[in-house]
Amino acid sequence: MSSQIQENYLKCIYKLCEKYPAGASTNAIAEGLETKAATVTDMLKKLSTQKLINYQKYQGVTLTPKGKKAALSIVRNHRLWEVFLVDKLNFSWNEVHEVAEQLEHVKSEELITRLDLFLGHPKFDPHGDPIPTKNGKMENNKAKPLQEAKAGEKMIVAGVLEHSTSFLAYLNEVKLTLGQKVIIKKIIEFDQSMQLVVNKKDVLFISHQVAKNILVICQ
Amino acid sequence: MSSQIQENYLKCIYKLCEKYPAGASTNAIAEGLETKAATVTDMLKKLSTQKLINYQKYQGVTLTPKGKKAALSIVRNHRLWEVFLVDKLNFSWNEVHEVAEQLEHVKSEELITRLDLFLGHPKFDPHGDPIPTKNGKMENNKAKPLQEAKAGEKMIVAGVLEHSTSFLAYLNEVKLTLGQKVIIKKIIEFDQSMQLVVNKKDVLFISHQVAKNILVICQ
DNA sequence: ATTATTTTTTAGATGCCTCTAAATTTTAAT
DNA sequence: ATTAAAATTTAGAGGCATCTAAAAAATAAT
Repeated sequence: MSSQIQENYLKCIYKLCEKYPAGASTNAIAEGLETKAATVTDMLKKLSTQKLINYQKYQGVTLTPKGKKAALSIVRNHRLWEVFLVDKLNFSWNEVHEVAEQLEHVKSEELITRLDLFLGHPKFDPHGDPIPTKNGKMENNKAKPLQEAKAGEKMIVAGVLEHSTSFLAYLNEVKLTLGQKVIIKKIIEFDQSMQLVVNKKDVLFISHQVAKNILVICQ
Repeated sequence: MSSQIQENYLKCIYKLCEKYPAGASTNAIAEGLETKAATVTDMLKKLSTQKLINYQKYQGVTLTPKGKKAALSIVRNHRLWEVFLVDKLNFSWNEVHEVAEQLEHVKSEELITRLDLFLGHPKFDPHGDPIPTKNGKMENNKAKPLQEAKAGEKMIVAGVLEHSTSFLAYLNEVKLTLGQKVIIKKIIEFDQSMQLVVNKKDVLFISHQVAKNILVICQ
């Protein structure tokens, strides 16, 4: 049984390892959890003792199978609760993260099983991120960053790589929400900014920074 | 900001004060929270410093207005989540307590506001207990213990005074669930046990101990 | 009214998670 | 290959909630 705090460490390490498979660094974990490196070191020792992570002093850490299972379970909880908040309670996708961060730690297998059923076994959360199954399997939505699309292509928004409230609120504003149809009209070579047609009619300019963080699939 | 643990103390004190308005004793709180009296004393000091309780050494404790507000907020959360679990996730009323004990501590006013709306502003939880409003107001369902009913009376089950899983599971079994119609056929003077007709057709004998813990209103 | 019992509180200690400051190791730069 | 810089770990400490054992106060019993 891990504490909420340990679960947050595991989740953080999981996400870092997705990005950097070699392992998560102490500093990166500290930044991710808004704490100090020394605190992280202490915790890594504990998680290591519990065989949840592979930890060698001064090397990065990776999750053991046991740790990965625990992390995926939390990710599953988090994403299912996000679906609940958006689909049932009508929160908008930029308002759900904090609340889901709390709900994800509620311990009850039965609760998650029933919630999953109630929501209709969703495969993706409101940000397009895949929801792991009970056994830790995850669909891969072969989406790519919008920046990689070429002029003329017709795409559909399928996810985001940046989850900050402000970014999501901006996407709401310009209607770049999940499932939205987007046509790439023009790419400005100088700064890689893009001119799009959203929802078949609205013209929109977005920066490279924005395009990098939107995932799309072919229409 | 109270911690989860402090919130549990406040809730426990609130419930004890409902029963014993003079104040909750250290031992009673310790028993309610399954901890030791010494631990309770320590916590009472902290809660007192935060002006959440009225505490004088060796006297019982009562809640200050601030403490009562906090306690009622937790009770509201708990009971709303119970409604969710039963009405939406199809849990049975004897399965929801533990999970609701966890969910009640999730901190988000917006969440509770939206949950309340989603559930249709319920006034009572699945056990017939009234749900406080945001402002701490509670309906009083002038229900009385079944033991006080007289032979021949036609009643409706409106609540329970005992919330243990085993008691609720027993009531499920004999169909003495919320809203059920009950006719008091006979009261055995010797031991105050009762013969009932449940759901207009099923004959049922219950002990005084059971009757004491069921609340009914007139049909 | 004294004594015995129960309840409550204090004293001293532990586990968990956190911190700052200092020491150590690794990595990058010259 | 040395040195400088960055990352990481240790050392020592604090807050929170908990515990056991012992002392103090309140209550009950004679």
